[in-house]
Amino acid sequence: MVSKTFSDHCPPTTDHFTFMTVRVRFAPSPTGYLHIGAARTALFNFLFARKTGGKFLVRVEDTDLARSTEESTRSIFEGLEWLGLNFDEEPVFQSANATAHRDAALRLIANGKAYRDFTPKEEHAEGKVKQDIAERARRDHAEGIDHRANACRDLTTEESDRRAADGEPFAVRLKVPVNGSSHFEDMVYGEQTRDYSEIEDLVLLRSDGHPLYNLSVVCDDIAMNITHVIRGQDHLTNTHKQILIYKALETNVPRFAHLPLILAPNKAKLSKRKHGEVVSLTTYRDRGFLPEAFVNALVLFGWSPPDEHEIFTFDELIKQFDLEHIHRSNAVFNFSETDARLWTDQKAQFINAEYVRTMPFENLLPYIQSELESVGLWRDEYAGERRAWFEATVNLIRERFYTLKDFSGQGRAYFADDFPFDAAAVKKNLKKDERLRELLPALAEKFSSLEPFTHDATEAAMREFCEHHAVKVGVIANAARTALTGQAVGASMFHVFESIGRERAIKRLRDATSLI
RNA sequence: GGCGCUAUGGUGUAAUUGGUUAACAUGCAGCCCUCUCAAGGCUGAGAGUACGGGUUCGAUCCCCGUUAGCGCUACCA
Repeated sequence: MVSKTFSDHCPPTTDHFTFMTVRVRFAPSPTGYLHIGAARTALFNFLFARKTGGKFLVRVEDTDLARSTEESTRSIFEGLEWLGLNFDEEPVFQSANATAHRDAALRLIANGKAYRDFTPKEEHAEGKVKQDIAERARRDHAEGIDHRANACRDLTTEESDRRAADGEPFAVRLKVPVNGSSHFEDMVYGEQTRDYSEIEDLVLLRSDGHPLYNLSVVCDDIAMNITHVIRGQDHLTNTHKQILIYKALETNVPRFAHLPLILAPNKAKLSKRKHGEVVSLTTYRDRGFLPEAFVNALVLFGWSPPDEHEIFTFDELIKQFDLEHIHRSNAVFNFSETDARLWTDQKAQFINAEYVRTMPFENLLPYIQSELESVGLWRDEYAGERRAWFEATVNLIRERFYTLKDFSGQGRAYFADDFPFDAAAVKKNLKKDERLRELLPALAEKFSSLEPFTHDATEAAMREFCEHHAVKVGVIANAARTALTGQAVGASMFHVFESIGRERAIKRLRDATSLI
């Protein structure tokens, strides 16, 4: 009896896949940009593969012809590349396997595990599908109708074959056992049970011949030899249906690990329509996040390390990562749509800043280079004869930066002679004291003969200068900061002098008088 | 409506699986440092663990109920 084998299925801790090389996949559907939730799923799969010495694969689930776009596919691959999640084999495009999926469904009819359903397709109004389903379920329940009752299930083979041969359209449905229940051990959520009475005979093939999601996933996972399915928790209850298909196909069932979801601040599902660009991975790249930092931030949603360290390199992460410490409750991505400072999760911002200011210079250099290149400020000598200066300057300014964008924004005055003056800074530091009109050029004059032009030398010279003119060091330092960088805030002025250099410092001190 | 999953400061997460003044990070406030702003150091506010019942000498942890959120319930993925 088929139902008996189903009911008895309960995977032991060590199963068929335990001794095989781990093979996991990331299976996005290309219907938009790469969502941060999907990115995290990809990351967890990747980490698990690297951790276990297994393979990380990608399968593009492009079976929804209407919604899938090439542009989306491209952005998904770009996103994976940006994050550094390199896959091990050629990506699989699910649409290419439709024939195999259809054949599998037909095979199931042949051996009696599935049947043709000649009932005409139910049409659902656009956008009302969820409502329709809930309503139908409610109505059936109220009227005592068994939603599983389907006259076609018990059609004789002869009649079924005849009607099919006559050209009558049919969908293919899996025969779900009438009695018993489905069980599996989720690696995150633990023992899962679902009564077969809760599962309708699911459609494998549409009447137009197109295979449906559950069939396609299972077939492809079998074809790709997937050992562990790591995906969002929204598939937790679907898993029972998929296991039914595995059993019908008489293949081994992989292990499952479902991940908690990442929610919006109001605990609603994170969606582009409602939440905009915060959910798109490309936003983070475009706003100056370091992929290493974003990975670090992302991994903390739904997983936590055994110890309390939260900042780690990719290699440390691979070493530390495990399925055991994945959380079961959904996480909320904390941001505000009204406060620009809180445009995205604050902790993610902190982690990015932490990386910007502490990452080894050599690792950061390529990112800064491409940032400066994007605004036309990169010069090859920064990697050559002026490398020491460049490194010292970067180390000086990155201390108070949050993103890569700051190198071309706040940091512009270090790499360009044309830079904007912050109006508030000019008002506060330059216009405040009339004497600066004479003092700034005087300081420039003093600097012109100063040798060497270093942090210590400029400090000594300036302190002496201030004493001589009976003016507070702070007044001159702040005025100089605005004159040299256009800003009210920044690094210690003596370091700034040294970095900007004598020529540029003198010129900027003199030019600033026009602003006073 | 049915079924399933989840519930610890604002947010992300800990709590050796029943014994802690409920911990860490972020964010917030203050102080120190100081030429500004960060960083850093120090201090502080912020949860009695969704709510209500049990079990127990003792529950964040186990059980039941309620509530809320999420998911599934499709010839979507």
